[in-house]
Amino acid sequence: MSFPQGRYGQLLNTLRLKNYRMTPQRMELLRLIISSDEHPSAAQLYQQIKIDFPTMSYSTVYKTLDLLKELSEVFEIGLREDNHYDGKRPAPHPHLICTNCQKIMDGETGSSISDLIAELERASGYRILRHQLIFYGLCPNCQKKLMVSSVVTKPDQYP
Amino acid sequence: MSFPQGRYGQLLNTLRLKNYRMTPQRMELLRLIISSDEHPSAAQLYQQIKIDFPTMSYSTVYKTLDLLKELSEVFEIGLREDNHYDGKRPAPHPHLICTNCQKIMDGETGSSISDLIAELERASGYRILRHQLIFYGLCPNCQKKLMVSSVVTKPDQYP
DNA sequence: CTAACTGCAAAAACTTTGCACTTTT
DNA sequence: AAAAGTGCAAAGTTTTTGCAGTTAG
Repeated sequence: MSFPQGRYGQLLNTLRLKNYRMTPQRMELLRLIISSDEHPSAAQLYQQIKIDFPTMSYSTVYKTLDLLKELSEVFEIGLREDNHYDGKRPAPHPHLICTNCQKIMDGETGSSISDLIAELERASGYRILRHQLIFYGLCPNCQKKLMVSSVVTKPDQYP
Repeated sequence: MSFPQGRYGQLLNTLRLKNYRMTPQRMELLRLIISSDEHPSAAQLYQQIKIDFPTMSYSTVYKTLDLLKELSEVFEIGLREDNHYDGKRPAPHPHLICTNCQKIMDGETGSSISDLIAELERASGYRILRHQLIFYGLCPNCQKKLMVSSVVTKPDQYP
């Protein structure tokens, strides 16, 4: 038995230990979701995997995502409009979404998040266990672009 | 022409000035959404309004909510599972959601939010314009309850 | 009176489910 | 061989849309 390095190898081991089967479709989804900075949506995963596995179905995409969510190996960025998934960092962290190009970026925070959580807990009496923080704005690229012209992008389509 | 006090009266005035019509259904939705601490969902609004206006339809609920969102008089708490609406405070602020009883509470924050936003902007280069912050945990009530027994609540049904 | 609003029914968008078939172990 | 996973098609859930009829201003 091997002990591969990197998140992909670790994840394979975890799944193997729990007796999940390593089908090609599943491995491809794993590979994509943990190696992509793009925070792909279900549709994007489906379309990407379909290139190499033409029989891939939405059922399998969603079932695999559910599995990974349950194992806390994937985090769902739950936008009403369009869900996206983050397989890189299982721990909750903020996401920045560009309202112009839809790019999703991971946010880096130091202590200000724990400060904020402590403040909220103190004021409300809630015991906070996890969070979903989404910040909307303009990415550096679009800030530049928008100084010149009004660029509008259209959202993806469901096939 | 009158200048009523309170958020309800102000909102009526705003709408009147923009030549929106004050239908009974619309006024009832307005009244509910700005006077309720419950952060109601579309379904909850629909059911509540249906009591006094039996012809009320989902179309009207959603059309009215869209109108209010556009005017920034209502904020959408966008959970994939179940959207809720906050008509009390138009400015973005954090929401605390109890994972046991689903109660949604407004979060109070001082400077830590601007600290957090400044930190994120600095690290990412994004220009942050608005945000949606959702914190999941246990409300004070459920913390007490759960010391005694395991209480489970079932989610609402769509009619 | 007429522009705006309502409400029905149908469509749309995304996700979930049931089940027969296939594949992994 | 058995258990698990796949994928089709159908159903589910919430939101959106088109349009004929109704109503506020």
